[in-house]
Amino acid sequence: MTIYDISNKAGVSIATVSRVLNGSNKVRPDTRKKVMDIIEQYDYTPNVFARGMGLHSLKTIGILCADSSDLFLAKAVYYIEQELQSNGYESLLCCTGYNLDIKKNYLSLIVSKKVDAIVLVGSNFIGTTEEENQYIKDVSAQVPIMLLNASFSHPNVYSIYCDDYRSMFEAATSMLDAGIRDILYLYNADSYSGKKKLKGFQDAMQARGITDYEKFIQFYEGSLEQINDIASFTSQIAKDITFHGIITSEDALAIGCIKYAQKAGICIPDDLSVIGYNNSMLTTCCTPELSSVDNCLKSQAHQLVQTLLGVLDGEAMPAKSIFSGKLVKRGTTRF
Amino acid sequence: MTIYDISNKAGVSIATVSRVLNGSNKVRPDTRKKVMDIIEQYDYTPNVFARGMGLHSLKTIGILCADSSDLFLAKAVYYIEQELQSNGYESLLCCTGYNLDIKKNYLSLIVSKKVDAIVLVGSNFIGTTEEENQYIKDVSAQVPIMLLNASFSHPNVYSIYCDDYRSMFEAATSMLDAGIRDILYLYNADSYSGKKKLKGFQDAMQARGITDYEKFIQFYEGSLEQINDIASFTSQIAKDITFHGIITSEDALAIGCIKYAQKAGICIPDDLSVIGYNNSMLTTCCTPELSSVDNCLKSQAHQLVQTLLGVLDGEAMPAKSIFSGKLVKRGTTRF
DNA sequence: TTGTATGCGTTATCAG
DNA sequence: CTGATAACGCATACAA
Repeated sequence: MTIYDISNKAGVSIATVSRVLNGSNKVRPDTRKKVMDIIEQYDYTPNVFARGMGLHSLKTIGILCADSSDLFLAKAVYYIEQELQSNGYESLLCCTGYNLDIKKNYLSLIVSKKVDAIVLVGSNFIGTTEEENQYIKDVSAQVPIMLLNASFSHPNVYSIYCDDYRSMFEAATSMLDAGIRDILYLYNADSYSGKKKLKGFQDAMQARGITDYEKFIQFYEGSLEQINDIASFTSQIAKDITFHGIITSEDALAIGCIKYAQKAGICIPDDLSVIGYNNSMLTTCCTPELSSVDNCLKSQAHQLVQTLLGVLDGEAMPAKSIFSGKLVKRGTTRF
Repeated sequence: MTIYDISNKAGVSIATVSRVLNGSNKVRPDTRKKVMDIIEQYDYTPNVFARGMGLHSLKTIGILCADSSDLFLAKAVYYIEQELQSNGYESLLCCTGYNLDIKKNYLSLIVSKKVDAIVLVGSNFIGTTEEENQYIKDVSAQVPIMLLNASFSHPNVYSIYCDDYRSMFEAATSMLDAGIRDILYLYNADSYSGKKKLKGFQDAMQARGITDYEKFIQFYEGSLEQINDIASFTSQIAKDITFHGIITSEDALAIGCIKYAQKAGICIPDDLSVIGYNNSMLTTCCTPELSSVDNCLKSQAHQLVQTLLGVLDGEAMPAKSIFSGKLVKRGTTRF
């Protein structure tokens, strides 16, 4: 079934069929109906490739994320895909992994698919140096780039993120104000947002006059799915330093810490307070339940798609949309 | 940059450029090099639409899943996407939700995008009646359909799944053999695999001569992310019936049960044994750790992609690939 | 309001 | 081995 077949059967020209298809109002109602009936009858769908060739667009958005099975990223992808879907866009998903070169490859690959825009989910797409981020600049010359949970200043790049620095600063401050001054900071990524969180923690410590906090900052290398490995790791740290508070950059890390405490017979929150990050479903899986920073992912996703739709419509949209996270207090903290 | 520009600069015809592009061996090496140099130099990429028009394919696989933020589905999508990626295929992802009509719509939509095949992730795409599954038959006439964790017999439909019936039968049997005869069965989906698991439980009970098990079978309607709701739900059930074992169709449900037990002061595994399903990361998030049935998702995903590649290559491939799940014993069981 | 003709960038089928 | 040229299915400027 092609547009020619339809036009034959309906006794009109292909131009008229095309007009009906594209909702042009310059078609007489009865002609429209005649054509529509044939289209329905034969269940005709225009060929996307031919259509794309004329329009240079397929109403498809490329979504890149490092690992769609990561709890946080998966949810982000889900929200974004849903919103795009309900606005008539489809999603081309690529899971890139965390290697920069591979990410670059996937990006150019997805651009060659003529997507209308690209969404980079998660802050691990943004590096520290100009050179590392050059690939984003290059691509932004061709299509708009949307950043979820990351920030990068460049024309045609739009950032939607949570102020992780401030959120972490406040979380740490509230723990400090509760009288806990020996706080272990556990993190697992040097991504854009990972750095922001860390800085927030450090500045909070300094602001409260604590100077020897560097030894309390520990990097965990393993998989976030291996809770027991995280627990062992924490247990190792506990041999060297004493702490009565833990703040982590991810909920899963905090879960590992809780597990460590349980094994070591340390009582939470009496002897140890724990704060996670992301406010994921993991927070309610453990006992006591985990206090965690909510970075309002759903709102971010919504804002991202709205901004994107605006951009594609040629409207002027904010280059940055910044949300404020907030600490959700549960059983692992007393304050 | 088009194929014409390249052919001009290289001093050959577009046919030759096309041959170089598509790796035809009927090109003299020096001609090939000459063309390749120009292509590299101008960083030329063929237009996908035009290419699709000729090839009727874009090496793209459509992936449908109800909810990519579901722990199990997200991991499945991840594995599949990765394997496809490394075999030169891209993935068009659609999250459909659980409504049948909406699923049908998305399916026909994604077919119209000329994908080379369609992967339906999760058993919720298969209904009970012939009529419910008609939409799958219709589509299978156009492209191969791959089912992950579900089974459906029809030409051009390939099923890869775990024998959930048997796995659940064995899990229940091992609990029964440990002397626990009052077992609560908690489930949350009437999907294809949901039914299989349930049947496995029922048959195990009957095989051990237990007759009044129906009242022990309970359906939970809410979200799997609301662990506390699950706990409350379990707590309500406990008012009516007494049980010393729990088996659930999903790890998250089991986590909710553990939470209930902790609140009620019931000791696991001494007074209550719990077995979950999926062997997800949640199993190690709780204390004691959750015994769970591993349905070898990763192997399923691998097999699915291998089968798909074979099918696309025109090879004869098995219509069904069935894996055996097995119980991974952890702290919530004594046996 | 409708029809005609052309372009879009490839691939594939022929000759040469 | 290489080059011309015809599809491919649609959108659209232009003509009627």
